[in-house]
Amino acid sequence: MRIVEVEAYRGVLDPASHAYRGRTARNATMFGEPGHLYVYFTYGMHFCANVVCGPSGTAEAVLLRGARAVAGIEEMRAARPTARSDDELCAGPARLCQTLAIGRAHNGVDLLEHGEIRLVDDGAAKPATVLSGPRIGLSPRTGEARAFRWRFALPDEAAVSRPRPAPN
DNA sequence: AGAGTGATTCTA
DNA sequence: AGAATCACTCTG
Repeated sequence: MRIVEVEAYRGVLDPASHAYRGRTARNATMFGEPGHLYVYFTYGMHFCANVVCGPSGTAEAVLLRGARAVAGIEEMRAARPTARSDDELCAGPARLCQTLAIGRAHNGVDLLEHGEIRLVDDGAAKPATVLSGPRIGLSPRTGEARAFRWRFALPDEAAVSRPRPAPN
């Protein structure tokens, strides 16, 4: 997969972050080492996955919202048979987890180790432009956090969830 | 626009 | 304990 859309969550400083009210059993991996995967279950049926980013204790993370399928399409379609197109396979945080079969068992795994899921640099050139916009699904109680444009996506990628963020 | 679904967290 | 909330997706 090539990651094409993410959202940033700034730990205890960010009212929209799971970590805002401090460490709990659920968000414990956010407070741990960077490079690990934080997986949570929501709305009674969906998993979403984040890459922990900041130094241990800061609970900063990036939510994986969209990815382009570059290999293993057969397996992915089997994991998510309702997808109408390859672009739709991972266009959305819960779709991405379903397609990649990410679940509870993957919470806390080290993405820099040679495991089932790995995070690698594909060597692609830095994009000339990046789309940005407000994060999705924030409730009124997150207040001023909605003003920050911490949702980012690559232009010209179909596997970006809707609504697409705008160019800067 | 609304339903579905259940873990987690807040309030008392 | 009970209630509210929820970083979503699909259907109509």
